[in-house]
Amino acid sequence: MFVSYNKVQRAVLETTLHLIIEKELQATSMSLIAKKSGVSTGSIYHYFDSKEAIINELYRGIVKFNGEQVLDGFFTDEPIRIRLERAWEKLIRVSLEYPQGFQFIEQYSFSPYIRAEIKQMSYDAGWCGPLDKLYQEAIDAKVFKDHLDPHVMVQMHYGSLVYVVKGALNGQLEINDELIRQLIQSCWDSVALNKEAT
Amino acid sequence: MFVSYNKVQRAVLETTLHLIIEKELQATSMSLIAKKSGVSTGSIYHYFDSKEAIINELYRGIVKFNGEQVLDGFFTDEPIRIRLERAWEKLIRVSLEYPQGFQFIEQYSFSPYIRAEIKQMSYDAGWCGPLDKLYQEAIDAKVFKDHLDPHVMVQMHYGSLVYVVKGALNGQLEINDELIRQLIQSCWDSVALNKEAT
Amino acid sequence: MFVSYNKVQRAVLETTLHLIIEKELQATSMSLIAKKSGVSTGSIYHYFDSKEAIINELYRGIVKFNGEQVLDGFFTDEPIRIRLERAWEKLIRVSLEYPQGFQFIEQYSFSPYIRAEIKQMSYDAGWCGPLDKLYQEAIDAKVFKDHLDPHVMVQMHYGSLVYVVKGALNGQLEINDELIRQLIQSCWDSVALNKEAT
Amino acid sequence: MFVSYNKVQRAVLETTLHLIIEKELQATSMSLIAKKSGVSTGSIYHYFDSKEAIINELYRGIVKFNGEQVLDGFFTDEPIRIRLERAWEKLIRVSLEYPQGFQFIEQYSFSPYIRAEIKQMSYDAGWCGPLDKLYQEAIDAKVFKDHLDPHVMVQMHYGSLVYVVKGALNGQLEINDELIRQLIQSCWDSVALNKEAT
DNA sequence: GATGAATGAGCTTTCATTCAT
DNA sequence: GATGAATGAAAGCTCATTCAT
Repeated sequence: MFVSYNKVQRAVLETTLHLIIEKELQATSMSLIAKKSGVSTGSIYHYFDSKEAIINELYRGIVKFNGEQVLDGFFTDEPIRIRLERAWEKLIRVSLEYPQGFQFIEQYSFSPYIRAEIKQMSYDAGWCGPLDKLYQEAIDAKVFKDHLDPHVMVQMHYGSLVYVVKGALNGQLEINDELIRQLIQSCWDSVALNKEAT
Repeated sequence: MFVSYNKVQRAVLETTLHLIIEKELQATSMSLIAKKSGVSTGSIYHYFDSKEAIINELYRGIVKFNGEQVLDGFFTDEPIRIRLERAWEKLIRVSLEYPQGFQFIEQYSFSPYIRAEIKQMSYDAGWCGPLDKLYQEAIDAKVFKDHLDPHVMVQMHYGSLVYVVKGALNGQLEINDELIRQLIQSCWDSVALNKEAT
Repeated sequence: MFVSYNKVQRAVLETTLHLIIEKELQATSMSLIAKKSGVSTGSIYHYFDSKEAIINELYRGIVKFNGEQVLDGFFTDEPIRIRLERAWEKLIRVSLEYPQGFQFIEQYSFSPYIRAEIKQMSYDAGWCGPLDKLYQEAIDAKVFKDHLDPHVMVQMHYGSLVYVVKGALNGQLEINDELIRQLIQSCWDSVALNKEAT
Repeated sequence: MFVSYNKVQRAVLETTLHLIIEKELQATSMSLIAKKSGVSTGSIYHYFDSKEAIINELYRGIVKFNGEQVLDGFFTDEPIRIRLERAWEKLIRVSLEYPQGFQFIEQYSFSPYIRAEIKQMSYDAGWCGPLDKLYQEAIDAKVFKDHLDPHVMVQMHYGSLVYVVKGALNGQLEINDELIRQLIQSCWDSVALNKEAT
């Protein structure tokens, strides 16, 4: 994560992410970030305009990273089902592997602290558009129902997976390969025209 | 909302909710709450122990209210499908009708600012347990797949609906009665043993 | 001085004046003002919007006070000479009696830290307009030269007196009643049509 | 101005003067001086010990420059009146031509930020001493009153001219050659033993 | 000699909380 | 019970100065 940043920026972003998840935004003071990251406040302000800028950059960086993970191997000419499964599986795996990034996006995607412009930029560069298109292909190929807008389907499936991941991070349930397979199957079934054998 | 509180408490809780959604927790100062609610800071501290207590009470109050709405008419001996549809529909409607409460819970359910004890209390008193049981009934009745834990199913369905509501509140899509019907149908299809006609 | 302010405001204004004269604006920190005035920083901000507001209020308050002193007993129908002498004498005396106020105005009347609006307001409410009028009367009565604009004369005379006061405050010279008489005589002579006996 | 300094020093002093007049001392940071002067902070500290040193050097440089201008052509054996008129006229002209230097001296001659030693050095090297002497000559020659100390007279006259220049820089009045002539005439009249024809 | 990233003390200001009225 | 002035610790941020390159 944050590979495209320099050493100081990376230290600040990583520290900030840890602190925000651990202690809440308002308890994450600049001096605490400075102390924990080993970067002086002065230097932090050399690389970031403000605390708000750090948080927004954090948001942008995580969405970008997650998007790259999810879309890794997406643009092939394999069958729809393969591509869809791969994307959702990668989403689950990156969420579990980088739970703090996942939590941060979940908590702050609605927050007014993240500027609309950053949200839009992140959305545009994310996996949402490509997946919308794939779902449209599935509808056109009469693989998926045509009653629902493809974007609604994507939101639904994203939501299902996100909430199962949340349950796992909360300790309510455990995720293994078999469950991942079944979750994606359920997503497929929820919008498939003909129920296929698992 | 907040009907079980007195006038001062209600004013404080409602004002705080508006401000947090509009301006972020850290920008919602006690003096701003005092000014906007028309209650002096002294009085606020007479009814609440601290700022943290207000936010936690807000969380508890909203989860309680939402739970009551979702479970209104739930405990009948009507067929599983009817009861399940009713609950999810009510969830969607209360989320759309009280979007600030919805957003608040979404943003703060993961936040360390909400005490674990409040989260647990809210969870126990919410709609989650009853719905888990209903899904178990559906599995036992061989209406739903038995590969998945009922709680996983509930999380999945809750997630799908939540994310469609989020899309609607973001202006990405619009929700009408027909869409609500189809969303719940999709949920059903995702876990049903035999796909039924819509 | 600062009689129209409450106790806290007066303590802050007086302390700030002392500190600015003694240590320079940039070395006069809010925490120092707080410590020396015995008012907490929080309270200071209850009564003043910002540090800049304190300095501007200080400016306004001093100009107002000085103006009142100079114009005390000015609006009579005594002869021009009497009224003019009285005003300039009072100017000298208030400058010597409140040297910090005098120095502050001298240093900050040109400073961009004092808002143009405050400068204008202070100017309008000060002694300048009334003295301009008196000088015009003297010109009309053929007591003063008509080659010079009355406002130019007032500026000249104000400048002479100010710089003698500055010299006195610097320890370069000493001011006594006789000197005051002679200074004002010199002012008179500088613009009088017919030189009178001293 | 600042001809006796090297290129870097001159850039720094000129930039600092502009910034202090435009924005106040406390808003004139070293990094701003560096940016606007095109000299890196490192280099600035190579040529000046500290920020305070820059400001003090600025003071010294301006007073020196102004002194040289005022005393240009002063040490002749022309009549007192000619020499006095020439000096005061040059003072007015240099003040109007280099208004920022003029304002800076006006604002900071009283400031504790300028070290006493620099003030003294500047005073000693300035036009004040020579003019004091000229006024003493005038008194000895029974051209000027002997009631007043020559230094008091110089202060008075300096003050009159300074305040008319201030009025001009403030936009309150306009200075032309005729006015300059009349101002100096008024100065002369204020202390002359026998009023002469203009 | 020149650079500008790095430092951290110290700045102005805010804010949760208290308490005399 | 209600008020809001008072508190002072702590926040975000700046800036004179240093020093490795």
